[in-house]
Amino acid sequence: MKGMGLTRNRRKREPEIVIARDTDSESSASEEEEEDDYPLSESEKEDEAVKIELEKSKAKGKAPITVKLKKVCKVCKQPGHEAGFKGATYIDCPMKPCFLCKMPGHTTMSCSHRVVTDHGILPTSHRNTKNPIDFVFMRQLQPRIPPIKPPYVIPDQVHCAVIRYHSRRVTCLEFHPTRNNILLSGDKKGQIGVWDFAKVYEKSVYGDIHSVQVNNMRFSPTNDDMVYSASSDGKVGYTDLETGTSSTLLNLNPNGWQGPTTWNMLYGLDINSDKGLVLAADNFGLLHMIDHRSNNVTGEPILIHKKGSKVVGLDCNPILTTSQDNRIRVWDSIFGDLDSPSREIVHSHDFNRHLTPFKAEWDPKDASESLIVVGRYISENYNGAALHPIDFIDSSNGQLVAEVMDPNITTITPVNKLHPRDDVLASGSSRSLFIWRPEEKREMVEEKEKEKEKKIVICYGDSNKKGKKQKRGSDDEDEDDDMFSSKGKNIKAKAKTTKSTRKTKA
DNA sequence: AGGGCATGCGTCC
DNA sequence: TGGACGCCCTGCCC
Repeated sequence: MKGMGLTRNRRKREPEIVIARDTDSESSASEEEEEDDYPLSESEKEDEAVKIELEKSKAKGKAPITVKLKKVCKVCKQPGHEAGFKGATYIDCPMKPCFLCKMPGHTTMSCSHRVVTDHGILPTSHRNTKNPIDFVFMRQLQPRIPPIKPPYVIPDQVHCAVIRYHSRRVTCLEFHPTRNNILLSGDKKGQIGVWDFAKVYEKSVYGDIHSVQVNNMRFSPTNDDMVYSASSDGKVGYTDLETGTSSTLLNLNPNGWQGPTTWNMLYGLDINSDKGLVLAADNFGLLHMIDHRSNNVTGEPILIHKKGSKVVGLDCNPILTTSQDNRIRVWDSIFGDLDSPSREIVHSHDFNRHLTPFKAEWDPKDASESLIVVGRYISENYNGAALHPIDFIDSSNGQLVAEVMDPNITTITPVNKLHPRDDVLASGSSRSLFIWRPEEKREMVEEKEKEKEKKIVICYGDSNKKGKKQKRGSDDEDEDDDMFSSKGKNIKAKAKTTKSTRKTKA
């Protein structure tokens, strides 16, 4: 074939599209192997980004038309190199600062923070900075904090999942305060899901609570069936999970949409039981308070942030922040001042407009306040698959304790929550929810239940339209996704899923 | 099966 | 100070 002949001796980074004319000419092949040496001048770079060449023999009206596409880097638009996936490994653009630590002079590939089992830690420059030992020691002075860190138990095996449960991506998760198997999930559309992951098929999604994304949810301290939710629609909702009926306790946009400069959004939400307050923070830096007994707004909003700036998260406990500059910061509310963090950990959790923002979370079971769970943005090549693990980090030294992933979860998992009592991790990835357990525990549970077939139960959500759902369902029977269908394929699902990897730091 | 699109935020002028 | 612009590893729908 002529086209092959033409391209064979060409520089690899310059692919050609050869449109073969309906002719038999062989004459031009040898004439193709000259010109185009790097580096090109600036103007040449531009001119040659796409170059269409007609062969000399075109005059005869028979030759192929050769369209040469000069490859340029999709990041910096310069020729000579390319950024993007090579297989499952992403090659950075060398013209940009490191994608991970944001410092110039190297790429992510060679970044010292990239070392898989040691993401590295940067002490902040503030005088308050302690070395890790000091930090742990200081923490130990606090009597309620046990002096010895418990061994970490990492839930690293997918136990069950609901796939495409929500109709939009998951934005927040919350475990029920007393019923161990109930997980709440909020989504981009403003809906709240209630899922009993012990009976995987028991799930419901309430749709009329918020009009846009749910940012945070908290259970009422006095009534387990009631949940507070803060949303970008500027409302605090109060929902009865048994019935799905909801009331609005606070509405910051009583006059509706007046443009983006006035629209209020509520992000952070937490409950201060001591003071009996529900606290919600908005995109203009104000903290709003609701008396949780009367459910009435109390007091005037307080400015807690730079005026006009968004408060993204709110926690009454040590304030842990997940920033868009790829740093997790630990703020020592006991010994440190709040002007600068006491720990800073470089970790890949870049902001991306299409993703729910990453949020690092403490393990609520770890009273020493060391274990952090956070999803990773950047992918790693795991046996040829580009996967985005969920990282467990020891905040006292910045070390990666474990990275958890499953070959079937190829999407990024920005939302993660550890169970307050059990060794269970819940994650929200795109529209799906996953429950992870440690392998040992899973085996125990399984032995007890003597259900050999149902190692992992995964089912579909109800959010798709009927037609779509059926179509999807049939796709899934044929394709790689078939671990996601719940009946008859569980053995295969198990075989695949037990390939899950965990790397644990000694 | 790949093109297109949704749509937040920092930056720059 | 505000509007326009553009974005490095998306996800999924058509």
